[in-house]
Amino acid sequence: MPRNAGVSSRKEPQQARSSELVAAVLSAAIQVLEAEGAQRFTMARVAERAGVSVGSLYQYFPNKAAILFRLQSDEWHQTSAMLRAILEDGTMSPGARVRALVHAFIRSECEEAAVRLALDDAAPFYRDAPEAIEARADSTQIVQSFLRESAPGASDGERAIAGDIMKTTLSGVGSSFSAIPRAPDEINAYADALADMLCAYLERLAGGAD
Amino acid sequence: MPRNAGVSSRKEPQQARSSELVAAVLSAAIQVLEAEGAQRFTMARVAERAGVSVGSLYQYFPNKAAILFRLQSDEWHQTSAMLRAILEDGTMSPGARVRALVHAFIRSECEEAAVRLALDDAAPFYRDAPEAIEARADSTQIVQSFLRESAPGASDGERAIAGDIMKTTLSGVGSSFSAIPRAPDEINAYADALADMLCAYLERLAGGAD
DNA sequence: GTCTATAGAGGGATAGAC
DNA sequence: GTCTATCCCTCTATAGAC
Repeated sequence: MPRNAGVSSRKEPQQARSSELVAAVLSAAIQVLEAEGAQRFTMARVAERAGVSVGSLYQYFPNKAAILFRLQSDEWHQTSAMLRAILEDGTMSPGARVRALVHAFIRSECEEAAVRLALDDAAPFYRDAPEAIEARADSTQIVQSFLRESAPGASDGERAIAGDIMKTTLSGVGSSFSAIPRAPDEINAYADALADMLCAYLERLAGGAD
Repeated sequence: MPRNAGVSSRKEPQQARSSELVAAVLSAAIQVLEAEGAQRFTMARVAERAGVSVGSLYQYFPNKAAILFRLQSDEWHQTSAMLRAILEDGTMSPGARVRALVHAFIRSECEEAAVRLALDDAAPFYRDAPEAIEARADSTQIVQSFLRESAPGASDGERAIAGDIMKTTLSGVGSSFSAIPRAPDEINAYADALADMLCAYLERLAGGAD
């Protein structure tokens, strides 16, 4: 990576043909990550799977990190959407929402375990990019707004830390748990236990700090 | 890494001279990880810092992964010792032990943040080695024995999952939190909140499932 | 035992033809 | 816009001198 060109995509796919090509590249990239792992994720392999040449790849992504960042960024957006959909669902109690979220999240981590693990391994490539640092504020807002509703007695500072801990726990425990293949029953039992922990914390936060 | 030689050290340092050399290499390796990160951790750089030649390195470590694994293995042993010392301290209540452990762990993670982060990044190199897989059973035993004492009403299965979640949470949240520099006050506040969560879970486990 | 020198392989990125 | 060919660099590991 001789030049430091950032990790943003070179262009937004505004024309049909470009859009197809970018989609093909991203799909190929996922396949390479799944099949070969982060270590062996190379531009040549992605190009081969996508059925295009290396040169074409560089027309749409300035470097390898840009592809990896794009994949991770897409994952983050999906996760944020899930977070929002569940945590803003007023028909369930806060505890039930947390439980539903944990189950959905853990399940989805296990479904795409290989790609997630490889993306984690590849994190050093894109982690330092400003785009990546900026990209996390979304989920923070959603969680804070949930906590303002479900733990109104806590102070802003307490909620900031608690939200961060809950997010980090979910993400860290999810990654670790999905690192080895799991049976459906195992997934359910584990998600239930994790939800127990987060709910117990939420109740303490809501009840004990007023 | 053409040959697959495992990640064990080539020989135990039984003679004074060898022992010094191995120590110098490990110390140099830590410095390289700290200063350059996992990406730029190479045998040449380690050799240069240690003041020996590359050839000598390969006399004591069969490959790069062996050095990284050795560093991680040392960390694990230190952490296990801390875990054991605190969780087996009968003079404190279970909750107080958990709180003390969380504080000690988070503080130590922050102190060596750069090395830990780099070692995490390097995990793909040694993660699959049988030595590494085997090396985690230690802490599991310690935590299980703590939970048998503090949550005797729970079933073995519940305790197995709960212990795993508590360990994984501590480790995952610790890594993530220490990824950016932290002020002492911030560390204390965060560790307290994390201990709140784990204690709330422990209480639910001990009290609610009899 | 320790060194120097290098083989050998891989991969990021680009130049220039078409 | 896309391709092929290749430059150039880095790195692991080893061979062989001393």
